Order: sequence, then C-alpha cells, then structure tokens
Amino acid sequence: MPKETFFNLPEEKRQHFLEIALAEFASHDYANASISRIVAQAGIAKGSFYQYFADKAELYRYLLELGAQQKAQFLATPPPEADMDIFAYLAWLAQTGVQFELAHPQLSQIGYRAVKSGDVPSELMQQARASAYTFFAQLVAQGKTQGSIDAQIDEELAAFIFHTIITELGGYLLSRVEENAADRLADGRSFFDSPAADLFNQTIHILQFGMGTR
Amino acid sequence: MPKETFFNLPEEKRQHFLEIALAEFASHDYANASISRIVAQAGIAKGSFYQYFADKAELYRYLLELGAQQKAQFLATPPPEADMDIFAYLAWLAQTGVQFELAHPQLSQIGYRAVKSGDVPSELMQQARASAYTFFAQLVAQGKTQGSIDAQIDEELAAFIFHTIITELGGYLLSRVEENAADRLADGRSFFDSPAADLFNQTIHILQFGMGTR
DNA sequence: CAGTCATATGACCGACCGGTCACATTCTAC
DNA sequence: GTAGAATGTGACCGGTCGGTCATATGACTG
Repeated sequence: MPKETFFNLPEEKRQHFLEIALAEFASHDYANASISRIVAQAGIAKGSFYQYFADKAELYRYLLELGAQQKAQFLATPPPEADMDIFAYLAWLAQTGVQFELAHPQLSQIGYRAVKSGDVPSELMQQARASAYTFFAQLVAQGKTQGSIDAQIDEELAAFIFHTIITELGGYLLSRVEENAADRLADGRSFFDSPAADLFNQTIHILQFGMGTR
Repeated sequence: MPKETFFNLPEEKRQHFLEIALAEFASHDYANASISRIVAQAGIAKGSFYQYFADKAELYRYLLELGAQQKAQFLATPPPEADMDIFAYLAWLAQTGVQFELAHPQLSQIGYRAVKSGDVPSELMQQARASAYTFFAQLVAQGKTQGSIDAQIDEELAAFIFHTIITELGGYLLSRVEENAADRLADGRSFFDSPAADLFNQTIHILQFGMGTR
C-alpha cells in the first residue's frame, strides 16, 4: 500500500502520476520499468516518489491491485443471467474480457505480463493465478451438474483449457481484425459486429463440440 | 553468427561456455541475462567474450538458433506414420514436444520466453511465430481434406487453438504431476505411463469432440 | 632468434539503475 | 507574526550493466 502522503496528494496530481506509472509498467517488464523515467515524466522529484511508495515493488503491486479491482468491477456490473448455459456464460465472459482489454489496454498488458512471465514470482501472483484456475474449475463443476459438460471430463484440465484459450483469445482476435484503434475504443460493441464476432462464437463452439466431423 | 574465433576454441571449452550461457538465458529474460555473470561463471575474461560474439544479441540469437535446430531434429527423427489421422498426429506432436521439454528444459525455457514476451521483437521471432502458425494451419487444412476436421471450421482459428494449447499443455501437465525430476529425465516414457498420459489423451479428445454432453 | 599474428585479459568507460539524505519550501495552528 | 510538522527536491551513493582497449601471452613462421 502506498504511504498516506500519496493519498494526501491532490486528486489530479495523483491520477496523472498513476497514468504515467501505468504506461511505464505496461510498456516495460518489471525489471526494465524505470522509476527514474516515471518521475521525470511525471515532473516530480525522485525523492518525492519515495515519500509516496516504499519502493518499486510497492508501486507495482499497487498498480496490479488497481487493475484487478477495475477488472472485477467491469465483469460484475452487468451480471449475466443466473441460469445461463455454461458455454453461453463462457462466451459472455470472454466477450466481456475482451471489451475490458479494449477499454483498458495498459491494465490488461501489465496483468498479462504479471501472469505470464515469472518476473515477479511474488506470492501475490501465484495466488491470483490459482484463484483464476479455481474460478474456471468451479465453472466446469457447475457445468457438469447442469448437465452441459460431460461428466467424464477432468475438471482441472478443462479449467486449464478454458483459462488458456480465454486469456490468449483476445490478443489473437485483435491481431486478426485490423480495425481502427480509435473506432474500437470509441465503442466496444463495434468490435463484436465485426468478423471477430463469428470467430468468437466458433471458438466457444469448438470447446463445446470439438473440431472433428460428427 | 559467432565470430570465427569462437569456432576455433577447443570443443570442450566451447561446449562449457554454451552450457553456462544457456543456463543464464534460461533463468533470466533477455534484459536481465548478464554477460558479466556468464563470463565470470565460465572462467573467461569479458574481453574474450567479445572476441567470440559481436554483442549480447548475437549470443542470444545463436542460442535460439541452436535450440530451434535441436527441436526440429528431435521432431524429425521418428517420423510419424504417413497417413495418420490428424488428431492422432496432433497427439504424437504434443507428446513428442513434451518429451523435448523434458530432455532440454533450458532450451525450451528460452524458446518459450522468446515467443511469449515481446522482449526481443526481432524479425527472427516474428518469423518463427508466423511459421509455427502456418504449420498448424496446414495441418488443419490437411485434416479437412482427410475429412477428420469439420470443413466449416476457420483454419486460422483452429491453428491458433492448436498452437496455444500445445504450447501451454506441457508446462501445465508438468505442474500437475509431481514426479521426481531425475526419474523424468532418465526416461521420457515414464512420464507417459503416469497419470499425465490420460490428461494428454483427454485434451486431444476435447479438441476433437468438445466438452459438451452429446 | 626475431617477427607476426591470433588470442586472452581485466581495468576501465559511460550510462543507467533503485534508493537515500541533507536541505529547502510550503502548510497549519496558535 | 512564528514554531513546527509535512512535503518537495535533486545531488549523490553503491552497484550493475554492455562494451572497449591497451597490453600480455604464446604459437607458428622464416
């Protein structure tokens, strides 16, 4: 947690600093993100930074936490229908996740990096990854009781597949559809009216029914 | 390519150096891998290193190239049956890939890091990634003509899914089965006599038939 | 032997890093 | 006003980095 001094800062200055710090950690991994660059760009003295944060790691943890909060909030706001089919829910989840990526590309970047690389093997990240797996495992268990997922499927394995595909799908789809970035940010929905929407549904369809001929 | 001086080195010394360099790049990402540490550990002077390689990037590229060669050779040696079913071939591919990971964990680590993180966005890596995608896309096309893959499936999307799952599956399975590392290295087959073998088949089965109830 | 050439060496360079600290400035309360 | 606390500042520290270079070593030539 940042020091009290940081929260005593004028809202505007604090936000400005956070934006710059976020950009730095989004465009460099932990080791290469530079406090010196951040303070230079934010127009504050290096000493001041250390009156806000104990060290580099604290700033990093704080940014991750902010990102997790924002994403959780994003995924919670329009709660999906209660007794949705599990694959429909999965589709909704993936779709909303991509919308979050579009709305907050930097937050997504830093989160992705944190989960992917063992750069910062803090207990925090292991915990985050584990909870993501648990979440998907519960989803699969629920799908089984619903009867929409084959009871013979290994739950953890299915959770791994869901997690992996959903995590990577957004980046892949974005790399495939060359839409104007400004357009995308202007309205998340436009992305799903594009050819990408079909690819989305196809991915879920594959997880549900496979690629094999039937 | 290393300088000629490097290849004039006694075989033993060159191998020793490569082992140490490999360990360094396997345990640190590109930015944090240290030439100073490598030369200290290898017992050579820093200046000597720069008589072998033009710079850090050249060593890195060389290690990647060596790794790619070894993996290609590994995957080529026991060529699978010619007219294998596409999913059977996929299973063989994933299995053999994991065996390679077990046999050369450091090479796998450095390759994985290179593909995953945008750390070194050299044209070399983009090319490697693209060719991997192309490979899987061709596999899917072949599966379609074979009749084992649904003709309506988007080929590139299927390639993405294959590539993603296969890339991540090894690490996941290894994290699930807590086998003695020495045992694993001693005999690659033992891994597939373990519970992991079932998870393997299940993964391929899911890609072929999906998780949904039928 | 001398001359030459490939190779080995490690002190050294400039750059950058995260983090500190003595001091300057500003704010608050009396 | 003025005392004192809170906050801001940037030169500075020790350390590490990738990379250089003058010099030493030793092997091969004639």
